Amino acid sequence: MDDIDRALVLRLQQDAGQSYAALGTAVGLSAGATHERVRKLRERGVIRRTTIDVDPAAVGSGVLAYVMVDSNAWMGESGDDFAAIPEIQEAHIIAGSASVLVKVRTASTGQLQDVLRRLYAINGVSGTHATVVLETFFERPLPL
Amino acid sequence: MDDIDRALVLRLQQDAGQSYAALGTAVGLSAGATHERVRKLRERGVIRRTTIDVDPAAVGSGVLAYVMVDSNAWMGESGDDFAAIPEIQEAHIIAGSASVLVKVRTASTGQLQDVLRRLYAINGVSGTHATVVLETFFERPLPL
DNA sequence: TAGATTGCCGAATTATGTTCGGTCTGATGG
DNA sequence: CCATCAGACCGAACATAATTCGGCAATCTA
Repeated sequence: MDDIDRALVLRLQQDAGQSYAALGTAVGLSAGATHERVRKLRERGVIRRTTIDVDPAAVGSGVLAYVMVDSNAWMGESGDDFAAIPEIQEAHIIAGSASVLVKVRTASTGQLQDVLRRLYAINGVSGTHATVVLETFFERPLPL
Repeated sequence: MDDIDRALVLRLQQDAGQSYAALGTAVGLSAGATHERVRKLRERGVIRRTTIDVDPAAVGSGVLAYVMVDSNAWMGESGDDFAAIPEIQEAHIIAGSASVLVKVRTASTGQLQDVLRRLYAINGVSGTHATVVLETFFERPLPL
């Protein structure tokens, strides 16, 4: 994980579609060497996968909300319960007064309410506190 | 935006590196037609870009926290101020008691504290409430 | 219904991914 | 101090895939 690797990751975050030749030129390597570097970054798990960034509103997920989930039991083994709700994009165990924080995307506030209902159905969940996003300033890749 | 487009977006989210031939076979189209569909999805902004999914811990961002930012002024024009802090991965204006919610990734809790200090320096910011993530259950693409 | 438009197929062409032999460099250890 | 080894790179060859384009069929439009 040297400077060249970091530069490769940075550039691939910005555009994973460019050629190894272009990528190599940018960091001062041949296409072959670049290919090998990127292969190893994948192998080591630094790069998990290549994907596309989709406009949520364009695919029927125009409403974004964060939900703090309170519980009266240990939630450490409940990951699958949260994963079973497709509208949940992220779920984390947190320190602080709540136990779990989830990021939810739905088409409407009505569907958001339905997600809350399904959250309450999870074993141990005793309450929720939803925060609706009015406007997103930005969502961007990791710094390097 | 028909069923085929949705299938394409879904599959590209899972693996943006596969060939148009493979993608086309999966949805019942030729490589050429698939190429054209995907090109239009980009043109329309449904697909914003192709990128890589990076392991945060592998690039020095092992600490994740969400910070509720309180303010005593209208924050609607402060997007750039938040964007100027590179550790902030997301920033949203929210409904509720706080004004802004930001997602922060740092290498250590010490650096997290430094981000909080820089948040206080933003005009109008009157307080912060940080929630540290202990364990991430999952982070995944949008449902379709 | 004629004309225009759109979406698709399949093949030709161009560009890129991928592999490999050979070279160089720095580290190892005798 | 020198021989050996491992790792990384280059450049070229080969294999695949991206991209373009003519032609056809289905669907609108006037």
